[in-house]
Amino acid sequence: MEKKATIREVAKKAGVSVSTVSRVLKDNPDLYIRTETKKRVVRVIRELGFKPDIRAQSLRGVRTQIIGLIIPNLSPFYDQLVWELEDVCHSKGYGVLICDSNNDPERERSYLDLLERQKVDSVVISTVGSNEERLRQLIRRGIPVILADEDIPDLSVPAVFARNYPGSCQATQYLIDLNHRKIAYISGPLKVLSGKERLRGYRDTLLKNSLSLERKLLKKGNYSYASGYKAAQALLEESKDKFTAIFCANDLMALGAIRAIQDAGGQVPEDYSIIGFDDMDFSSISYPQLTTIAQPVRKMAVKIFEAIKEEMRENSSQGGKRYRLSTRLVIRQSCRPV
Amino acid sequence: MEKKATIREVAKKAGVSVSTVSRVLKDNPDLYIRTETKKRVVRVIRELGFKPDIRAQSLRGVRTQIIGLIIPNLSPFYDQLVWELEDVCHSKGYGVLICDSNNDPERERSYLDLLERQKVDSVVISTVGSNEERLRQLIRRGIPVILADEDIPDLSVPAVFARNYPGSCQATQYLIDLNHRKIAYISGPLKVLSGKERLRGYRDTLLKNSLSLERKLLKKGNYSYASGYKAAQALLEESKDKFTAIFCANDLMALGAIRAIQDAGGQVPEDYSIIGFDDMDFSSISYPQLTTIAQPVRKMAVKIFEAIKEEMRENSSQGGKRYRLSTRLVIRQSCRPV
DNA sequence: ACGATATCTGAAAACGGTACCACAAAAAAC
DNA sequence: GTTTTTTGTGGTACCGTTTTCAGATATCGT
Repeated sequence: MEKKATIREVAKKAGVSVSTVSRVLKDNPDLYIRTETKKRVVRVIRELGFKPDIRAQSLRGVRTQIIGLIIPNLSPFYDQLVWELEDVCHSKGYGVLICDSNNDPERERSYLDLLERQKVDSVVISTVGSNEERLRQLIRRGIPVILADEDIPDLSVPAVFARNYPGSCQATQYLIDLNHRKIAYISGPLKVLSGKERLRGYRDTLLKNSLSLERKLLKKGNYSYASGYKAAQALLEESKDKFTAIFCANDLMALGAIRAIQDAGGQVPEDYSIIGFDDMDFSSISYPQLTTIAQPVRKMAVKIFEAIKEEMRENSSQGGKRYRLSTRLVIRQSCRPV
Repeated sequence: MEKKATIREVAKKAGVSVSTVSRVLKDNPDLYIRTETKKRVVRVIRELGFKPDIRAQSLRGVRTQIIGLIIPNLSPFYDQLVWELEDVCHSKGYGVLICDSNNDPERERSYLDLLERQKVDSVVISTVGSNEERLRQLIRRGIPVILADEDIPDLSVPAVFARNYPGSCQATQYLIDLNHRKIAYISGPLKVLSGKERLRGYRDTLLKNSLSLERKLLKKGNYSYASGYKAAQALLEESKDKFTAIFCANDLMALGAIRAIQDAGGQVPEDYSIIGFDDMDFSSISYPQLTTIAQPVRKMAVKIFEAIKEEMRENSSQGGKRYRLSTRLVIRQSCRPV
């Protein structure tokens, strides 16, 4: 086994004290080091391939450079978020510890424990609920928490999400502008924020355009492909000619709905226009290519990281600041005028 | 700010020494503790919500309970692998630090540095190459390395991958058994192991069945949807009636090929049979549903974790043991007899 | 030439745990 | 009734860093 490459080894080999090595490590001009000494130390560091142990550093208060990310499931949206966040974190020298709570509060809690024990610099969470008290404790213990996509209203921590409501309004309005008057809606789960907001956007926009809200045209889904398929199937059976478009609360369900229509002998967009929400990768290669509302995933990742950095600065809590990022209508081929 | 909840706090509040607290923490019957004392300590631990700091523990040689996973890109296959591995690791109390090297050796190296500094218990890597020496160094320094999906022949560490070659043979043979005689192939990148092996399987199987290898029917792709589309397009233009089936080295390209055929007015599987490789999630909801070779992703994750545990046991290196996991033919709707 | 200030460096105390060693009390062996 | 062994507990060095604190030179203004 190779020599350990500790700061002491470096110090010995360079003939200086560990303090000196530590000083060249942090490269701060306030800490006077003779350039000659510095060069020597740097050389030895390179020779030995010495990299300071972050655990040891963090024991002395230096940050761990790890952030923990807890997501509730592996949907395309969260999947994208994970990688975008991973990318911006890495570019700043941070690592990301990923946790999929699988919609289970118990599992979420166990991840929270793991992350606390690892002393991550911050936990970013899209919570499934029931762990509010635990989150507060984390914060009291000095680990900043950032809420992503899912809100906890009375928790005073920064939160970032997409503007689901305006996005949903925009989708609905787009359909209306295309002269659709009977627009069905396949919702997401109504316990989650995005599910609620998107439904509200649909409702309000119909009303604003003096269109009536048909109970029969509203189906509940759970963001899965299968639930979209089933909902569309039901729609087709129960209200075949009572609608000309479907707004699906996410792309996966939209794909399911399209398939249901095709399986029933229909055509998209000839017979029914379909619009989704998310703009996942596959939406641009589906057939027909899906018109949808794009979530600003990259921007969310960037904003989350900014919030983390801000929150980590001593004495500077942003309180319950909410960052809301705008969505964008992506017009492709699954909608057309009636 | 809340009290720190350190082992010393616990000791004080329970009226015992830190050693005693440490002892109840590890719950080892060889360390005699009066049950009464133990109860008291456990109670205080619970009251304070004390969780031992893994960084501090690891400084004394205890493992960090983190494994680092470096993948070369975000293809569906690696994406699946990430989450499967995350799942098995979490069930054993381990966290996963994810790293996407984006096919960049430089970036891969920077991740290697990060992981070493974090003193992860093991790094699982699907390398893009050029960092062999750095990997050796990691190993010498006591961090076990596990190779996943991508091999480095002369590196004496355990490696796990899918049996790409037999899988590829099976796919080709399946097409032949369906009476296809002119089978085109859209390859993956030929620098990566899977790309090489799959091509070899295709070749050998054609030869074994006394079929000739047509240079024109072999197109090079790079595992992307677009490259599959383009390759199929070229095939259609250059050799329209010279083939009846395409074997694509992965599902994403297969989807691209199908779309190319459809865009050219053709039908799958009526005009051309298509078979893919991977069995990514979307392959079961594409149209037509894709017949493909499923990679044993879950099994790979489990095997990887086993290899990690084995490798972490002192004095017990498995050397360059190769674990090869079998693929499985998943018959859906994109192939049919000529 | 003198003290004051600026420049450079080392010793040692943390950080939050673990584990070795010592020792006391109780139980077992003779 | 000793001696030995088993049980139960505390003291403290140590892991690899950072960070005072203080000491040693060198530079400078007057």
